[in-house]
Amino acid sequence: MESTRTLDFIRAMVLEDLQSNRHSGRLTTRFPPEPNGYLHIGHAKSICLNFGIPQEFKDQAPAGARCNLRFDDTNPTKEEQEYIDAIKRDIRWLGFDWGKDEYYASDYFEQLYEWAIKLIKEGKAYVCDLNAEQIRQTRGNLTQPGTPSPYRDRSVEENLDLFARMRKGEFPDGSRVLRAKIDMASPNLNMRDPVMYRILHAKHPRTGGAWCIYPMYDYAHGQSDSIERITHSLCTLEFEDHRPLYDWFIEQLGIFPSRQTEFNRLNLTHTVVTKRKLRTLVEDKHVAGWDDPRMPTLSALRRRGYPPAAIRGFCDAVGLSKREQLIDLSRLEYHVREELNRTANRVMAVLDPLRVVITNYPAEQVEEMEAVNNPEDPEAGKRTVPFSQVLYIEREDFMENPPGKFFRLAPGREVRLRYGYWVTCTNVIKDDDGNIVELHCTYDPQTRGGDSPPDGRKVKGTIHWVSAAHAIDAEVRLYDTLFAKEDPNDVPEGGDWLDNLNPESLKVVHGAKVEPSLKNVEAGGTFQFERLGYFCVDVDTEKSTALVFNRTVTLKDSWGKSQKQP
RNA sequence: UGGGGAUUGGUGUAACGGUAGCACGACUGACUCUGGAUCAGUUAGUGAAAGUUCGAAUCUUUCAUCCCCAGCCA
Repeated sequence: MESTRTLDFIRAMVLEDLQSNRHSGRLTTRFPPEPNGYLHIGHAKSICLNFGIPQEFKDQAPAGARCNLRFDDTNPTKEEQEYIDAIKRDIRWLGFDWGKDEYYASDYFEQLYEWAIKLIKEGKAYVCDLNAEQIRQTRGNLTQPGTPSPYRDRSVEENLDLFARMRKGEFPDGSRVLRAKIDMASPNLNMRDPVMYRILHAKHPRTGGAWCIYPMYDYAHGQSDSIERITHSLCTLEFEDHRPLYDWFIEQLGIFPSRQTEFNRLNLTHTVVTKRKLRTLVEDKHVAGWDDPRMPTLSALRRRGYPPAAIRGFCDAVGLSKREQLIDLSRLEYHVREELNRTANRVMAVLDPLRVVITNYPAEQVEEMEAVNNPEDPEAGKRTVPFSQVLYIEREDFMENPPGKFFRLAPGREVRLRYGYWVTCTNVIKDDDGNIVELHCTYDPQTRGGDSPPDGRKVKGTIHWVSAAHAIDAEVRLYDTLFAKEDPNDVPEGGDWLDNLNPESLKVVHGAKVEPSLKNVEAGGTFQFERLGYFCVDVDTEKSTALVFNRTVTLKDSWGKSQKQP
């Protein structure tokens, strides 16, 4: 089968550069996270792109193809080692390896400083004594040009002296900055003498107290790319306006010309994917933490049970362009189901147990029924599940007065208990308030294992069950979208995106019953609870008396969906 | 408003002057010991208007709409 899938514009560019030998057969990308938060699904797209491209074009890059992991750690007031560790863990989990190519912008501080001096000497940078407020006021606005700083024309000697003293720590935070001397009237605000260095007497996770001046993103990023001889510097659309500045520094410095190309950022419906907002959710306790399974962070998706291969498949499938991208959550769920359907073992679990007594089944008898672990994968083998007189079935699998298309159990109706027997409901037991508390059924011994009886009769429905005496208690956490609205940022004026939080995003089910084969599962284990969905053993299992499961994603449910129609 | 980007079914993404295709979703049906999976099918689109051309999603012009930029964040 020949794949004629066309290349996206970035891969097409990479291929063209390779074919024209632009970089002498070398291909180097980089993934440049700032260690100030956890990676999310949006980063996954960038990771898959930056790490994926060198893998894909390896054969066309005889001089080597690789992706560097580079931490953009230029702001010590926001960055922490905890985030560095979490980011590395998440990238590895996603399935990528940077080998020895782990770098930090902070490794280049000395080089960056020397280059700043070079720019000062050439009259292309100056120390400005204006404070942040004054700089803002003199920057102009979208329609008005800015006005030059009164310090713009300081002598080279004075600039050199002041900048050296900035580094020595002679001045307090915010008192001075180093600025590039470009064009205060540029229609691109980024070119209006952008700040290159600011004074920050802060302890850096890696350089400690060695520095009290730190480079800004615009001055650090392109030069870091250049130092690493990055051939293709891929970033998101909002940096398009920064490209002229990216190019300006490289040109003035006469260093290796890395090239920046922008692509569209991934947005997902019913969630937010900006670090700032995710941080708010965590810090204001709207969720339990960065890895709360409702979050779109990679650590949360991992805990939720999303396989890395599903995320990679998703990122690959959503594509790249320069249009704004709001992907329906169902796209992600599709890839999760596709992967889990192939790999997850089936098991029976009852979330909302309804007691069933098989009146004609011997009270003391227990039969071990054979069950297939994964019909999609014969290698997964088989297991046995105990069958006995008293069972639990799902409460919603019984209806006293069923509508036409309800194929499950009802008074007088026969259904198949999966891998068990065919049973017929003979009696409905209610409490004083009229609530159904128990069902009496009879079974047909000729249907052992769920097989069809010799008389050729049929049943419409097959339902899941567990043996009451053998079942294990479980807590099951059912998740819904974190936000009720497709676009959480769609708020009436005066409203707040947090108003769109879905109050029903988490429902905890206590008293679920699962089959005994689950007895010794470990955190992270993923299963399909037949007819219900995919579930993953949560780490909280280790500190709980009951097993704790997260619902990763439901199974597609055409019955449930049809019931929701008006 | 100045600048930078972008407009193709509900959502994404192809087609690079020559039959608007693919995926997800939705809807049918078949099959089924999961109302899952699988299989088959249906649905639905070039923002608008002019122009160039035998022929326009594609080229030109005008208009409209949306996104980004006024951090000593990245």
